[in-house]
Amino acid sequence: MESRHADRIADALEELVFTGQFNDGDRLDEIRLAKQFGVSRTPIREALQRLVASGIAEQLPRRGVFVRQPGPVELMEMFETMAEIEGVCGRLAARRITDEALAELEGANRLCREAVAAHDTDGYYRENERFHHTIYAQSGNSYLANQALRLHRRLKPFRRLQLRLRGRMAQSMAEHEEIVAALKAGADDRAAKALRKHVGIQGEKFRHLMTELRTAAQ
Amino acid sequence: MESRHADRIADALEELVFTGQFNDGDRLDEIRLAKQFGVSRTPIREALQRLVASGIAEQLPRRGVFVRQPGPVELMEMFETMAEIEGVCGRLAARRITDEALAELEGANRLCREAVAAHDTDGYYRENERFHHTIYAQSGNSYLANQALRLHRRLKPFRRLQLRLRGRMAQSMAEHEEIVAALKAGADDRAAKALRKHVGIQGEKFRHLMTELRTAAQ
DNA sequence: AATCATATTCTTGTATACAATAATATTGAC
DNA sequence: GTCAATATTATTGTATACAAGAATATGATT
Repeated sequence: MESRHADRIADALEELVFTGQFNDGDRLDEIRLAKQFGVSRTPIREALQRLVASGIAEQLPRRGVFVRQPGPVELMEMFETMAEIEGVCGRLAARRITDEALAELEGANRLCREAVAAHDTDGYYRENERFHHTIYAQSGNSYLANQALRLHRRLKPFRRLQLRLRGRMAQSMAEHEEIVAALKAGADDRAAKALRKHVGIQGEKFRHLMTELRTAAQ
Repeated sequence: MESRHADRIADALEELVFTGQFNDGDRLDEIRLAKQFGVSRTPIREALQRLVASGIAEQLPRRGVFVRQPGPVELMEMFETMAEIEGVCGRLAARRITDEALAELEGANRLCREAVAAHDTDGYYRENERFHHTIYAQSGNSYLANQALRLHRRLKPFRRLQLRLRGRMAQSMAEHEEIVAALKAGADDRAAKALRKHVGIQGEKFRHLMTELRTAAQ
């Protein structure tokens, strides 16, 4: 448990924004939130500061704090950045990965396949996450790994949508195999390319989903 | 001018940390800083929150906020990450760069050369910065460009040291030429490689400098 | 003298009070 | 009825007050 109310509230607010409880441009009213969380404005303000710092909200001086949901363009930019950063992690990991980590990747892939067979999306999601996080860590660069983790976490709610597309999980698995093969071979450019493509497809699928929703709304 | 004291103080503290006025592990005493800046603890606390969020300081609950200067290992990790991210920007920029931006890069390079000839390190530094920032922007991905800018800014005080090495500026110029050539040709992998190498060398030079200082201290 | 338990002081985290500015409502002129 | 100027209200930003926990000092015991 967290010792400071401000942290707990920041996490809660972050979750609320990520799960779409707030719309873009909504004002985060200090007094209302204070009542809602049963605290004074002080910890609320600290929490809001944290949201602003992480780009989830925007602060207009003397006007207030407003949630900032990424639009379609920014989302695609974030997916593209994720693809490139994962590619970088792959490149470095190909040169530095340990045998234990390779075994872990293969283990995660095996559990992923089982989850696909069992239609266990949560299980698939969990092991897929382990797969990617392992590659970040194996970049041997903890600063880079942290940046990758941050963005991965930020994109989490959007990635989930895209994974539900028919046939996507099976296709994704094949890409995972290629990634492991490249890492095993120590082929850095190949690993980078495979990861860029893998995550790039996620972005493509997501864009497809967005345009579909858009036309459906008309 | 900034309307909130907290922002002004955060900028000031950031500058103090970046210029080495604080050592790693130093506690940022709220009361002392409040007296120093002539304000109450409230804006100081907000400023400290900002430092913590940007990774310049660390917060231990109920213990205080402590400055976190990157050690040699983390610095090398940051340089490596910068090299890879610039490579990514280069790859994307090669596919998207405008003629105007290419002209601007060549202009920056010309001014750089003149600055080298005139031993004008500040001028060189300014144009070098413009060169890199232009490439970030030309990635056509403002999210990525922002991430690149953040890290570039964080590494600024350390990059400056390395640029003073004899012959480094001339070598750096040659690398800039190759980067522009690759971008002009629209060769994405070549541009990525050139930028990775260019910034990678900065890291190498910096490490060299660190070990030199280390042995000199003994 | 060294060590553990207790008491004291100091600092953080939160609540409240106040000042300054922005948003809103009210009034008056046309 | 519409617009502008002023008055009112509401909200942010800062200062201060207070509560809880951590660090330090004090003292008792061996």
